[in-house]
Amino acid sequence: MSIPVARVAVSAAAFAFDRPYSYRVPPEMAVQAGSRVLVPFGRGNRPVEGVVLALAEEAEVPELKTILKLLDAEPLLSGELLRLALWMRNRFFCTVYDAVKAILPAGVWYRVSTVYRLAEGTDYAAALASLDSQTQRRALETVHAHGGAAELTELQGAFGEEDPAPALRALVKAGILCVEGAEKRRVHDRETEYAALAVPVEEALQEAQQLRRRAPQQAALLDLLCSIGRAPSRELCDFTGASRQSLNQLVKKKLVQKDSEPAFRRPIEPPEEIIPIPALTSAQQPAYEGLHRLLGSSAAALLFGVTGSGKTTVYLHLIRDVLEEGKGAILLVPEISLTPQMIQTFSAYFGDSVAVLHSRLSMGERYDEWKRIRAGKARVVIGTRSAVFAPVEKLGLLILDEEQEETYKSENNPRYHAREVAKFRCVQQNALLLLGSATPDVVSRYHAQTGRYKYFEIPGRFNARALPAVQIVDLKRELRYGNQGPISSVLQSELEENLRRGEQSILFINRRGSSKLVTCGECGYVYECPRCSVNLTFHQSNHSLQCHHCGYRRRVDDACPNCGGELRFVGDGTERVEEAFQNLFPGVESLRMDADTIALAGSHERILSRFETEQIPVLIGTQMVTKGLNFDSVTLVGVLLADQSLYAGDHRAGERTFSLITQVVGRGGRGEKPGRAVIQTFTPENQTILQAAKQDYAAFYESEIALRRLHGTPPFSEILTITVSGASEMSVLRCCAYIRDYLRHETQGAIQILGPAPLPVVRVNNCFRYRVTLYCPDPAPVRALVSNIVMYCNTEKQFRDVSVFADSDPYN
DNA sequence: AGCACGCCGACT
DNA sequence: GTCGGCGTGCTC
Repeated sequence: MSIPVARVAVSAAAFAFDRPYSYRVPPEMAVQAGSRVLVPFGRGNRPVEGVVLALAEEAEVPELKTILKLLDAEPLLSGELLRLALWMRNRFFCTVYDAVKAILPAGVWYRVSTVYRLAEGTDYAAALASLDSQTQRRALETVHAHGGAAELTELQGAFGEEDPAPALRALVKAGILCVEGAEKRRVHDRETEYAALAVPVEEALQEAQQLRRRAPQQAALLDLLCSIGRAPSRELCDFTGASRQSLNQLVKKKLVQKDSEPAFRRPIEPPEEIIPIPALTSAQQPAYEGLHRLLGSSAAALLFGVTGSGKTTVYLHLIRDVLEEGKGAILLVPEISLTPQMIQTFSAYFGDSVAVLHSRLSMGERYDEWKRIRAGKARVVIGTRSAVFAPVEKLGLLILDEEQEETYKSENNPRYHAREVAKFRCVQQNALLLLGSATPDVVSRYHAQTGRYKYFEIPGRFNARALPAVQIVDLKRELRYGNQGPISSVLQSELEENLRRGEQSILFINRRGSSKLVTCGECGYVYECPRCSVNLTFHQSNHSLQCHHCGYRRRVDDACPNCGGELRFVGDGTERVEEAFQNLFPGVESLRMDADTIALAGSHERILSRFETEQIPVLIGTQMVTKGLNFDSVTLVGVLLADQSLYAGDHRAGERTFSLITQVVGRGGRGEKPGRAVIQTFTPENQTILQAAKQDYAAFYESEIALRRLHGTPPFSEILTITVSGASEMSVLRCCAYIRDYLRHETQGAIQILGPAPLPVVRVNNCFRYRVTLYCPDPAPVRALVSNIVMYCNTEKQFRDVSVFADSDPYN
């Protein structure tokens, strides 16, 4: 005898036991694949969220449990996105639910809690009297005090230190209480209330006449409704000055009827007017035409074009084409804060059909943009990494702008790369995947060369300007001449020149962030994090010492805790450079962009706009200054330390250095005046730096791909890592060794296996982290092995004090 | 992860 | 003789 069952992926499953679980579907429940359900899970049958993967007929078995509740009347996930979640599990070593959580916006999630309720037919007084156990009576009393049903958290609160769970279990067993799952939505659907006349206009006008004396507000409302028909209640009241009560009176009199429509919280202002998209230049035309021919064919293409060559214009034309076909498009950008103008222009071109998705939106805005996309109201999606999951039903085009950017890789579970997800979706939906860049990922460029991707380029610079004049400064020589400061003599004289001409300059520090250490001037003591293997950094904003890895925070002592000596505050980035600048150019105004000043200004856009409007001579900053900056008057860019060795130990070192320097150098001289750049380095003969100075991507690619071939790094292999962490360094290393030996044995030396090696920061939050790295020329079979070993190590009791996860092509 | 079941030591 | 400690194994 077979019965209808649902195959469910549950939220409570860890990777080691993540598989579809079968649940009986209650007869009257309209369960569909892609809907979420509440199911009992585990020995304790605690209610957990699950998503229905498929419906099936299965043999009746006694162990089968039944779905408790259907959470979504309409499926939240389409078949395509459901398949994506399943694929992500294998590809990125996460649970199906981890994938589903990434795919859906946070606003749809429920807070699931366990509720204990007085069982049907239980007489409270009699039940209480029948109990001997003190704790059970207390639990029962608490449930009663909460109106006959209490959440587990409420009971735990009432019990304080003591655990109410055993008593509750006993009460359930005795049939006095029953357990239920309760769920609360984090974000609610918003609606706008509308009012309209419920009677013919003539009748309403007559009524208005009669009401004019006694109820002028109601009369005014009726008059307005007679002339405009249906309108949002709120606007009616605002416009006439009438109160809600007046409107309700009219509803009561059956003169007016109300209804409501879904409303959307919008993160962007709707555009004032739609403007036509700019025409293609003759340089852009061929690339556009080639790409246009690929639409509808599930191809992947790389579009190469230097900054300012007008890739965006090509995107716009392709998106328009896709919209005309009745399909939708997704445009991914590395960081939303760098592209506010881009969003503005897109919404000016495409109006309301533009939706924006990124992490800075409120949960409600994000959810509502997601709903607009799902309903087909918005068919152009612009967003960061997670927007790759936007529920565009008929996807025609998916663009990754600046596809080499690291922000496209998630470093948290699920550890996906937006490019890989995009590939999968495009194949599923016959959509064109377009990777755009001025400095493409070497792997992408290689695929373009071998024909796996189609290749297009936009020749030349948009405004046909000459490249900035670049000088490379040897810092070793500078040192020999006694200059230890961050600003070389060449850069100094160039700065002087710019100040004299009244033009702006940027000093760029090749680092991610910048921080300030606190150290003792006498004994050299440095504050360290007690839980991580890093130094604490000083934060001006709250005058405290903080750990960047675990968030540990403490105040600064008045004197060195070790020797009582005087403490010194050593800025190791922007601050030190600013100091040096101030010494060289006393009294000249400069603007610093780092964590501290951004916190002070509120956002980094504010600093940039100050730089522009107040024409401050010099901007000093890290990575952040390199992007989204388009200032015509910046004619000098200084790269203070361009050495590739800053990223040593990683096959991406060259790529990062090239991309960064190219971007920085490309900043200068985009306006009327020509630009100059000064690159300071200890390795002036380094090929990557020389190639970046010349903005010569082709040359960089040729030498880089030769190096990759030699080392067998991507694209000649795929890198998989297995990271082990735990409080005991011994156990972590033992587990790593086991994994390495297992994989060596299983692959019979077919792949290169490295490690265990410590992560750049080996200890975080008292956990040691080591990893084993695999270079896989043919990754598919290895993935299965990796998946296996991760599951094994997470279940095997000899490894119970460590946790293990795998990552495909990690960025750090 | 989270929960129940089970097998040992300290208590009424 | 029972309550509860944590070690062990399973999750439809």
